[in-house]
Amino acid sequence: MPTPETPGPTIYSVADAAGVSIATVSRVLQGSASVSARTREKVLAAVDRLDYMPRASARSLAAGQHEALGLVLPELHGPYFSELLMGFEEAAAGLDLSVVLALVEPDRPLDGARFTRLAAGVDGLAVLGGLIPDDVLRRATRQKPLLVVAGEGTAGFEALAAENTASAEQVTAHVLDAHGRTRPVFAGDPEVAPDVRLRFEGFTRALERRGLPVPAPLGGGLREADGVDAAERLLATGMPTDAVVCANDEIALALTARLTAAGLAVPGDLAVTGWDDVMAASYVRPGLTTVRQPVRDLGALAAHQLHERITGAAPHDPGVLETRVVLRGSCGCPEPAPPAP
Amino acid sequence: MPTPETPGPTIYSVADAAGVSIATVSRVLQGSASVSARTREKVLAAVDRLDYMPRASARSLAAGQHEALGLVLPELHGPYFSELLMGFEEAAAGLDLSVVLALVEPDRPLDGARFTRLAAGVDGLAVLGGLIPDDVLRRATRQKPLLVVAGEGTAGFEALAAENTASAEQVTAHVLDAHGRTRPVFAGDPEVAPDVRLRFEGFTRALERRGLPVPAPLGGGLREADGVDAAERLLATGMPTDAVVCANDEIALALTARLTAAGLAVPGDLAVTGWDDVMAASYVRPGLTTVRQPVRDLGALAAHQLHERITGAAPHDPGVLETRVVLRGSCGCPEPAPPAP
DNA sequence: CTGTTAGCGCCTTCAA
DNA sequence: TTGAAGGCGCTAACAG
Repeated sequence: MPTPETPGPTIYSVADAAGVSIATVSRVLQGSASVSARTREKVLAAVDRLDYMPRASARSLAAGQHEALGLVLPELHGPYFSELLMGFEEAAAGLDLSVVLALVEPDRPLDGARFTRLAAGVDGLAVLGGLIPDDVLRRATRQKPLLVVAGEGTAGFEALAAENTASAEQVTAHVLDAHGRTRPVFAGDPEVAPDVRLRFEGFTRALERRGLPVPAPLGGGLREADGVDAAERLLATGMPTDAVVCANDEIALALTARLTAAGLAVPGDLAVTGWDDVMAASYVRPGLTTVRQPVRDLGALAAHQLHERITGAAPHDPGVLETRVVLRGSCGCPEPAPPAP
Repeated sequence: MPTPETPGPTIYSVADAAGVSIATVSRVLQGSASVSARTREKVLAAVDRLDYMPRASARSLAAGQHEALGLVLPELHGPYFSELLMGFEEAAAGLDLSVVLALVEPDRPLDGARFTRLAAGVDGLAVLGGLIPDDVLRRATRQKPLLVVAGEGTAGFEALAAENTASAEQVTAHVLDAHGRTRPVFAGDPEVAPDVRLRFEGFTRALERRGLPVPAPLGGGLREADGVDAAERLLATGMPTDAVVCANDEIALALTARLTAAGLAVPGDLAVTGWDDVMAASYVRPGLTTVRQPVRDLGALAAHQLHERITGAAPHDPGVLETRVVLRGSCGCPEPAPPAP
């Protein structure tokens, strides 16, 4: 029964046990300088016997580095953020950096205090776009590398994102040109997130290039309930549309379900498209036409970029993270073979 | 352009700027002792002007605590681990603790070094059951509180889990008694995770209590591809079954898709059940009968328990985290109303 | 209410 | 190849 007051072994305990100085212990533990084989053995044995593990805080303080990266994400609903997180963590681990995660939930915004505490414990910080007020970010930027992920390049912040606008224009164009739709509407609120704004821009552009009027976006958040709401708004206004380009799959799926329940046919009466290619997208009938992003790569890239900024290496060009439109039945395309993914 | 060599302000800079001692700065920053209003103002002003943020490592070293919790999870596929993570993070944040996350992927096991580095930077550690060798855990336990989440109570480790066996027995019994199936088979490998083992036990028990023979489990992992494999194994053996109790929803969905493609009817030819109630489970037709766990609560509870172990408070009884069977069409039950979640 | 002064555990010159 | 000693930035007595 280890009492809460068991301090645990320190580098001094190990040095004593091994009959050497703490400097030597330190040296064998990080292979910084050469140590005779025999001394090394002794030290390692002592370490093992005592179950010694160097306090990270002491290391960091002395070394002047936290060896950690911070990541700020919204709720982990759907595969998008999980993928991002996985990519980030994997890359960080590969760089021997640990990751400190902070989640921002609707009812639990990341106040200045929490953000500061996070920033105070890491060497660099990746933040999802649109999650934290610019002035808070600006302040952090002065202390350590800060990267805005999947946000638009707001003035002065390093940013990193997958392509949005062109893909949105592409799906919209597909619905218009390949399936003859003429009155598409966008489901989502361009204000809730930079990503959504860029997607709406692509949507807009496709319409404008064809001389079509651009209807106001349906608005609402990115969750399933918001999709239901959007559908009901559509029904209430008499459905002045024949295609719905949704800001993500959650919305698209819920909206489709609600409209179908109301007796409408997808893609017969209206085409529907989503974004993210969640698992359900390939299982529903009709399959959901959507856009797949290299989210995992995005996360990994974020970690690498941060690391380079921290070590002072020249940040190599991020390149463009391309997305891919996945055509299924919901836009009117023939359903691809079996539902197996 | 902040050079990588900008050390940033320290408590000394702030003390100087405010014309007080570092002790006073420390006091106002953590409200530990009373400070005159005027001095407080001065200090706060200096802090603000300098954008000062206390190095976490220095704080931790002096205070003897990391104010952080570690969490080790496998890949974040499906909603299960994301939910767990969210619950954990939310609770930790509420306790003013940050969370350090380590992911274990198939091709990237958590070797002793990485695990030690993680443990060295936190005050307590929650690890998903079955992810890390017992001896590694055992060693960590000697240094700091360690909690095994969603694993069986392996000898000597504090553990925490949602109910598995009774629910598994319940779904199995439902399929047998309510739908008259007689030759169910279990899809999943009891060896891959403690959870799966307990579910298989429940499955087994339901059969034994009815004097039915217990077929060998189908084996395989927990991903969609494994579900497809299981389906094909079933097809290859001539389908000696009329019900498949799957270890999770991914398997169940993929398996159903594969069997359906082969011309079999669900639930007509065979009933299928899953576990976790992923989003897709409510969207597919027939809806997937599954078991929903309070995963988020599990995560939160883990954080709280760790905190209590750390602060030495008497750990309050975890209680039983109850699960709930969600009946949909795939077992033969009438489909619940509309697909809207 | 405020300042002085030891450490916290480790890394890293600088000598030997 | 090894040891001694001085910080790293902060907290927490202990005096005033």
